[in-house]
Formats: sequence, structure tokens, C-alpha cells
Amino acid sequence: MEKLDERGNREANQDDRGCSIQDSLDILGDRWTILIMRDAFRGVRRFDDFRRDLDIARPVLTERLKRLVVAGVLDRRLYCERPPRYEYRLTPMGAALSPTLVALMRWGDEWLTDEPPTVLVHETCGEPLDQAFVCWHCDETFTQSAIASRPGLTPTA
Amino acid sequence: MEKLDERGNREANQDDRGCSIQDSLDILGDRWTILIMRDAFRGVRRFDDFRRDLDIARPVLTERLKRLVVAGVLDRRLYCERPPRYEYRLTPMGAALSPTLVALMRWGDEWLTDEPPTVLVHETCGEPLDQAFVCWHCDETFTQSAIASRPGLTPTA
DNA sequence: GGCGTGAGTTCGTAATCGGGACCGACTTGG
DNA sequence: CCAAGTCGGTCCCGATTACGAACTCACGCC
Repeated sequence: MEKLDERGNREANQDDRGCSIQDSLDILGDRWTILIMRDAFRGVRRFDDFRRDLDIARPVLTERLKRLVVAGVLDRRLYCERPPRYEYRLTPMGAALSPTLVALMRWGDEWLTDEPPTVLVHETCGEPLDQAFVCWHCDETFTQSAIASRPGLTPTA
Repeated sequence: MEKLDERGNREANQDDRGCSIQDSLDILGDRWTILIMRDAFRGVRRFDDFRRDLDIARPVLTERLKRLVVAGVLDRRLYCERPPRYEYRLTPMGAALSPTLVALMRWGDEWLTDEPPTVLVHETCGEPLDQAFVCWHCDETFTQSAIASRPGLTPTA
């Protein structure tokens, strides 16, 4: 089980265990969950709205929502006592997924559609935003290259 | 099938069709694909290396790689004629997924693990990088809020 | 000639998905 | 009071899909 790389070192334990991408996918990694989160970002909160919007089978939705609540990305709260009705809201942990969703959306917009992409705009000026990497130290911004990752992910194609 | 919102407008056709998150997930949206892409970013290129690293069933891996090649995110090329051996490399389209993978990794690092997160460093200065939104117009950078999205995704929790 | 390896395919079984029916609590309308 | 509707589920069943093990094929090594 102990995996060694070609140089004989133990791979930075980013690997088979503790890889945070793997961990994230343990929560988000099926055909529906990310779409549920997308809807949650859009403001969808109620069971039947998710169901109708996604056209997902009820038992599956029930199970997914339950998992997401347990995982801590959604919060199930009573919004009406009589009759008891629940709504699902993003927790801070769930809201923190926005960069992921945005990245996914931008990728799809850029590579998968011809239609005009969804633009995110800066509220204060109305100009389009971009998602990028910043180095607060150099006060530099770049969209992709010049990144070294230690350890793990190597974004150089 | 024509869906109208409460104001009677046709929802910005971002919705049930043409949502780029949905489109992206049509390619990436199962338990394995994103992990395959993560490995590809790490430099994994050969069938059996993917298989061993992910501990994925062979037929499933075959199918996923095929889909990814058809989708255009991986390129299958012969790297040895006799015997014929193939390797799978990221295309530009595949490499463009790095922000998504990074976002996912950072989310997992922040919310799912206690271990020290993987830091991406700026190659020229060695200081840690951050992923953020930038407004080239205002020359401002922010990590989350103050974003209005037109149309679709509303990242306000 | 026998073994090992890389890249698969085939097959049988096990888990998962999706659809439809049903349920329980309550509201609204007559 | 009774009927119908809504919301948020659960239960069950048939169809997909996943997974594991075994087999294939083309070679390279000794």
C-alpha cells in the first residue's frame, strides 16, 4: 500500500489519501450534486423547486440533500411550522464553492458553447470580471501560467 | 416544456438548456472524470498509471478516456509504435480546466482537511498565490463578494 | 518457450438511478 | 364536513451503470 515514486520518495501525501480534490469529490462527485449547488446559488431553496428545475427523481434528491446537509454545505431549516416546511440554504462552506462553480461555468462558456458567455460584473463599476490568480506579494495578476504547485497538481500541460 | 418565470418572461436561456455548468458536467460529471483530469494535470499519461493511481476498473477507465478524447480535453497519441502504446495528454481545452481543479482543491483544503493546504506559489517570487476575481477596469481584486452575475448564478448566500 | 507488461474487451454480478405510487400534515374551497 | 391541492417525503420495481475477474493480443526479455 505504501506507494513510492520513481525517485523512491514517498509521494507528497497529497496522493492517494488526503488529496483535497478527492475529498471534495466525495461530497460533490456525482451527476446531480453540483447541479443542486448551482441551483442553490441561484436562489433555489425548496425541495420541489429543485426537483422541478433539475428534473431529478425524488428519492435521489432526498438523498443528495441529506448528504449535503450532513456534509455541511447546506442547512435545512424550518421556514413554516404549520404545516412543517423546510428549505435548504447555503452555509458559508457551501457559499465558498462559488469559485469552483464560476470556474466550471467559465470553462463551459469558453469551450462548449457558441452563445455569448455569462459575464460576471463588478457591482461597483459594471465592468466584466475575470477569475484569475493573484500574488499579493508581487501585486501581480495572471490568468494561468507561471504557477508552481507544491505539492501535487502541476498545471503545466 | 417552455418555462416561464413568475414575471411571465422566458427565463434567461441560461436555464434548463445551455447552462454552461450543465454542459461542463455533461463531460466531467461523474465520479471518475474529474479525478482522471486531476491525474492528467499531475502528469499521468498512460492507461495503467491512471488505473493504478485511481484504482478504477479497466472498462470504466477505457470508457472515460474515450469520452474525454471525443470531448476534446485529452489527446490520445501513439508514443511507441512497436508494440503500439498510447498516452493521453491534456489538450489546451483540458489544460483550461486548471482554474476549476484549483478551486476545487482550495475548497477541499479549506473546509475538509486539517492538514496544511497545498499552496500554489508564484514561480518568480516563491510567495503563495491566491485565486480571486479581478476587475481589470478598476484594477481591483477580491476573493468573493461584490459580484453581480448577469444572467444566472447569484453568488450571494 | 515461458513470463511480464501495456492496453484493452467480455462477462456476470452488484450497486445505483429514475419513475410511479403512496403517505402524512396541513390549507383552501364549497 | 368533505374533496382537492401542496409540500416533502418514503417504498418498490425495472433499467442502467459500475465493478471485479478473467481473457486477449502484441510485443519485449531472457
